[in-house]
Amino acid sequence: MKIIIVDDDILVSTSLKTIIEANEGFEVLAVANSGEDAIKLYHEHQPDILLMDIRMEKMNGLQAAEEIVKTFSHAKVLFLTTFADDEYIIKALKIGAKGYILKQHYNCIIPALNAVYSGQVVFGEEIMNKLPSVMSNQVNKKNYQDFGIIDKEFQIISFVSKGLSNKEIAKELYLSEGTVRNYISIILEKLELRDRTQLAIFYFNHLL
Amino acid sequence: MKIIIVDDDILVSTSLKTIIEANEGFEVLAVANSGEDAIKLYHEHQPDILLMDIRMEKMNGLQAAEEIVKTFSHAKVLFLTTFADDEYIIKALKIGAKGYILKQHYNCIIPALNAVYSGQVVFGEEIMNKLPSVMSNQVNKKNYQDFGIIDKEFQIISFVSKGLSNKEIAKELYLSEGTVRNYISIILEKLELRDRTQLAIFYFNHLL
DNA sequence: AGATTCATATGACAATTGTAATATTTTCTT
DNA sequence: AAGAAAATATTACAATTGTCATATGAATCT
Repeated sequence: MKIIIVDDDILVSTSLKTIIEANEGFEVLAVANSGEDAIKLYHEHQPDILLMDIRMEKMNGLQAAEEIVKTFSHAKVLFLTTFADDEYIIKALKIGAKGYILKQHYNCIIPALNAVYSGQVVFGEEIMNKLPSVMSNQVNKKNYQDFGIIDKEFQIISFVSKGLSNKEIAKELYLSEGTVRNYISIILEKLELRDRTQLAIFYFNHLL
Repeated sequence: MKIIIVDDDILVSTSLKTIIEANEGFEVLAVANSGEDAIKLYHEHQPDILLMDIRMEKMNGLQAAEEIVKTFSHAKVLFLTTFADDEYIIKALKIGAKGYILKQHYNCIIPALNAVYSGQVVFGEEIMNKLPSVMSNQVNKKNYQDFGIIDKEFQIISFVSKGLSNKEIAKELYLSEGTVRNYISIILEKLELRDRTQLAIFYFNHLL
C-alpha cells in the first residue's frame, strides 16, 4: 500500500512515517509539508492513499484534497487531524474523503488505512457521534451569500425556518409586520421560491 | 479479537468463520443463526465485535442489535449485509452500529473488523455514497404513526414538504383542492402545528 | 446643503391558506 | 340490499401570505 503523508509539523509526519513503515506492506512514498506540496507529490507518485492533516499554513488539507480529487476522482484521502471541527467534517464529506480520524488515536491509523485501502470509509467514533448534529444544525451561510442574501434577510430566513409567522418575526425583530413581509418577498425572489414553506425547505436542504 | 457471527444462512456463516479464523489474532467465539440466538450468545460470551447479517427470519439483525445495545451500551456491532437498503442504513445509524458493509466485498471484512476493533466506524463506499440522500429523503414513518398519521395523510405531508401548493397536491393526488385542505387541517391538528411551513419543518426534523 | 442610498413602513390588493360545518360518494360489513 | 364507515367534496369565512407601489426618516456621500 503506497502512501503519501501530508503534515506541516515535521515531527508528526516523521513519526507517522515510522509508525506506518513498521508494518508489513506499507510504503511511504513521500512526505509533504503543505497543501501545494501534496498536490505536486500526488501527481508525481499517485499513491493509494493520501494521509493528510487539515490545518496547515497557506493551503489547507481540504483545499488540497479538493484540487486533487478534481483531477484524480478515485483518489483516496484519509484526513488525520486533531480537532473534530464541524466545518471540517462537513467539508471533508463534501469532497468525498474516505476517512476522518483523530490524531490522538494513533493506534487507529493502521486499521483505518487498511479499511480505506479495501474500499471502505472510516470515521473516528467521535466524528461519527457528531455527524447527526452536524448534518442538522450547521448552516452554510455561503450558500446564501451566493444568492445575494444579506445578514438581515438571513436572520429572517432562519425565523421562517423555525416556523414563525410574519407577526411573530416582526415582534422578534422589532419591525412592522409589513416590513417582514417585504423582506420575505425579496428573499423569495432572490432565491426563486414561491412561498415561505419552500423557503423553509430550501433552508433545510442547504444544511450541510 | 473475539467475534460472534450471526447469519441465518449457515453456508455464509461458516465461510465467514473460515475467512476470519484464517487471520492471526481472530477468534470466532460462536455462530448464531437468528436474532434471538445472537442475544443469548452475546450475553454468554460478550465478544469484542458482533458481525451480523440484517435480514433474517423472525427477529432481524437490527432488532437484535437494538436489544443488545440496550444492555451493553459499548457493544460493537458490524452489519454485514447484501443490500444497501435505505431503511436499514438509517436504523443501523440510530442504533449506533459501528459499521455497515456489503457482503459482496468479502475482502473488506478483515480490515473493517480491525478498524471497528480499534474504535472507528466503517462504512462501505456504496453506503457512504447513499448517506446524504438517505439523510435527506428517507423519513421514518414510525414517528408519524405515533401521532396517528395515516398513509394518505403521510403522502400529503411529503408533498407539502416538497413545497407544493394545495392545488398542486390536489392535481398530483387526483383530489379536489378542498379535500387537500381538509387533510392538511387534520394533519396540523394531529401534529399540533399551525401551518404548512411548520409541517415541512416538522418533516425535516424527523428525518432520521 | 443637496443628492443618494438604505432601512423601515404603509396601504391596498389578490391569492393562498386554515377552519368548520355539512354534503356526497364510495367502500365495507353483515 | 340496508346500514355504517371511509373517503372525498363543497361552501363559506377569516386569517395569513405575497406583491407592489409608494412614503418616510435616517445615514452617507460629495
